[in-house]
Amino acid sequence: MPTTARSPGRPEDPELKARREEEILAAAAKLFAERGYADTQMQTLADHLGVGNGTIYRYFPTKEVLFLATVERGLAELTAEMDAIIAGDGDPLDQMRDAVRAYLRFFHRRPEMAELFIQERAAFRQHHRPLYFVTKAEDDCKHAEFFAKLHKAGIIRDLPPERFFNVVGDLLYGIVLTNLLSGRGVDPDAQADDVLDVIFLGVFSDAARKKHNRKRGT
Amino acid sequence: MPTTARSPGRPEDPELKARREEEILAAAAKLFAERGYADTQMQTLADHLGVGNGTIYRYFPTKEVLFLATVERGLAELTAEMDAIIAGDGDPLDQMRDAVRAYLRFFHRRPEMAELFIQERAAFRQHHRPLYFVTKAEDDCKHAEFFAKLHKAGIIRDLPPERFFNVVGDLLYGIVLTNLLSGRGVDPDAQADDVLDVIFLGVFSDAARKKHNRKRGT
Amino acid sequence: MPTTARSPGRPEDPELKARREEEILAAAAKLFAERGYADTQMQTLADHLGVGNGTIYRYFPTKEVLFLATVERGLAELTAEMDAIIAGDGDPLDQMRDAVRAYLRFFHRRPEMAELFIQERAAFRQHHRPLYFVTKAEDDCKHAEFFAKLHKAGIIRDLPPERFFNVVGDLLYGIVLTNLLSGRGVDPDAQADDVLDVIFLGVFSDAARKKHNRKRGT
Amino acid sequence: MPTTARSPGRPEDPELKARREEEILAAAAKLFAERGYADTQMQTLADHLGVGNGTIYRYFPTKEVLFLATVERGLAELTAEMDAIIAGDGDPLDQMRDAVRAYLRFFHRRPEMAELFIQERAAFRQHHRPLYFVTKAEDDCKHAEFFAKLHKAGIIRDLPPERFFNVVGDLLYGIVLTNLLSGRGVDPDAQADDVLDVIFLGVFSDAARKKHNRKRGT
DNA sequence: CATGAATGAGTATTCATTCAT
DNA sequence: TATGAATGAATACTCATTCAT
Repeated sequence: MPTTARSPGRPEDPELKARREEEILAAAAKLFAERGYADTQMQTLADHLGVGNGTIYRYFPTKEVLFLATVERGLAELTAEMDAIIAGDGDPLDQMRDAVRAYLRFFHRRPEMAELFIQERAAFRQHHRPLYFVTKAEDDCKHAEFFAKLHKAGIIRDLPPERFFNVVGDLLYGIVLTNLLSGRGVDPDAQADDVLDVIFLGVFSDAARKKHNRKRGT
Repeated sequence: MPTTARSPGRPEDPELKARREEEILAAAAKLFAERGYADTQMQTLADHLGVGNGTIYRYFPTKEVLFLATVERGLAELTAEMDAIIAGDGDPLDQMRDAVRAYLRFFHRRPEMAELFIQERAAFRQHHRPLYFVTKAEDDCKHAEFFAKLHKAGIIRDLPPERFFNVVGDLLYGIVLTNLLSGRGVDPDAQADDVLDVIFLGVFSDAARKKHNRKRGT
Repeated sequence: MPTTARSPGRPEDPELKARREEEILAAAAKLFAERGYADTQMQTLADHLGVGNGTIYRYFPTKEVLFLATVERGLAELTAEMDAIIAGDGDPLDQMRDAVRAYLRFFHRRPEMAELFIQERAAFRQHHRPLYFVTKAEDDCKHAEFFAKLHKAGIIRDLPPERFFNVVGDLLYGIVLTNLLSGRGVDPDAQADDVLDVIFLGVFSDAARKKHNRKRGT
Repeated sequence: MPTTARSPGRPEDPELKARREEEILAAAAKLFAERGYADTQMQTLADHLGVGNGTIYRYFPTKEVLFLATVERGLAELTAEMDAIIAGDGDPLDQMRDAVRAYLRFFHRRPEMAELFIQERAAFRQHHRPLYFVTKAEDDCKHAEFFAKLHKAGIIRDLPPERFFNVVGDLLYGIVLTNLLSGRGVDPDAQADDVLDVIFLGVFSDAARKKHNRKRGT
């Protein structure tokens, strides 16, 4: 009999607890994204969930904590998806295209996430969790390895890895936010292709490129 | 009764009024950027200005209006600077470099502006005024002209103008926000050069470029 | 079906119930005294008892009822101790000294009781159960008898019984509360002796006493 | 023209401010005493005052602060009255009678003060401001002087000053609280006389006194 | 015109109590 | 019978805005 000393009564059911937590996070993410952090009331959230407001507080001690959990949850998902791609060992060029696509697809699939990130920054100016690339690119050696792979394969010309990651990261970041802010409802894969076209080849014509190289060479 | 209805009595001084308005906007921008929209109180602003809170309401009817005017003012400044460059008729390549530099310099000089744009989006989800590029690129014919000029000069390869402006715009947007969020305190001109290097030349090595073109050509 | 309606099946165990009730009252008294009525939560009490909060409600229907029972229990104890002394039939002077000592010892031994009485008054302004003396002195004939005994024995001078009981009662009450409020950690027996010294003999010097009597006599 | 640099608009009027503060304190004292600290809502107080609830917060930052100010105000009044009597230099015996009367009259005149002191103790267990005597008797040299005066005048027999002040202080304290708790609506002067009768002369009969002294003398 | 005292709507959070298990 | 998850009424406090001076 594995039952602990004290207990009859409602069983603890940790699974239910986890499910509830998920439900709350999902509903909260939706509302926070729709109305913004300040304009979302705990009571409204409770109403949407069909529970008493006190119930929410059984799972999250504070509106702030709930909101941040909401962001964290989204970010964890994004990070997992991205890392899975970076970690794979196919053709590095394909990998890169896949990564860009995955990133844009993620925010296309969950447009509220970009909104949440903005809300987070606005409401909690200090501890911002950036959207994957920013810190990742700087302190994660996975990125260094990935760059090395690209470079070794002769795909990428000589240029400082940070420049590469900064440009790619900032560009993707900018795209996601611009998509959000402008309401651009584009196809993420097409957008990925456009981006990669410019990133890979640049915008110079052959003539401009030659002229540029000549000047440099001098 | 010395108070005449006509002029001399009291000049109404519209200049003073404008100066006051400016002072308020400047102080407001600073505070809103420092603490966020929700955490900035009208009273605090009045204290910083050394006036009564009622006075602010003589110039701006609402906190909301004041805040939006603050954003508007910053955006107008940015737009003016950028348009001046685009409008000029020097070497288009130089113009482009200058434009990128101007953009990055602007936000380097006034880091609070990026913050204000985020605050605006967070607090007023509907009517967001994007940061110059986004709409500009789409509905402004100045941009079309500029692109035509670049293209005619043989500088830029064949590619849809929107793709060009989207990529450049999103990238700059992303850079500005990333600079803000990550606290990256970089030199704007160096950053401009890095960006242009990638945008102009792309990241492919010559080999990758040839292989890519061959595949395409097929 | 082994569960019979009659006895043996499950003894109902009224003793266990009483024991539980006692445990709850004891823990409740401690907590209420330590933190005050308003700052003591039913959940906290349950935690201290190692039971679910619902269990407490099986024994006491309300926080209020529980709290009042807590006070009642303490008061019953005090009353029993005091009555035992008053009821005895030794030397009335010794009895009186014993009574004073018993009173002070009680609150020395259970300092939380004084706290509970204060909490009771603060939270339930209407139905206050005073600390033994107050009502006792007025409506209990035991006190009248006791006074008669003291008086008949020639120990006490002519003075209205109420004055006697009021002064003694109020003084003891004041001592107990002052001990509590000031944190005076005195020996109850010594304190009893000090009190009785003044109560019995007064503070006048012989000269003052004579002068006083002469004036009165006139 | 003594007006300061900035200012037209509503004049500061510090007198009005003080009057308002007084009004709030008076109304608050009444309500807190009538219903207890926990059961008095700021909104109710505002309603009684005929002002918006926000107004109260312009004068007192917290319910707690307001309440404590309420107690402080009463205590200051009592202290002033008592000190005035102790400080005088008439017949020490008269002074003592006056002091006892003043104390009892104070609480007769302002019965809510005793209630407030109880509420304070119940709600803020740590920093209790005792009702005049308790600390006074211990750390104030005015009391020592006063005792010396009584003693030198030959009025009081040899007994430790603390015993004297403790008994008198505790007794008065007990009387005040008992009056409150029991609803005893007695005449304060008569009560003072009763108390002093016992305090001065004690309760022993002459016979008991002699017997007591003889025993002691042995 | 400028002021700042007054206002009161709006909201996160607590905790006694209920009741399904 | 014991449990503890769920509930939701209740309340201190904030701050944009108004308007008498």
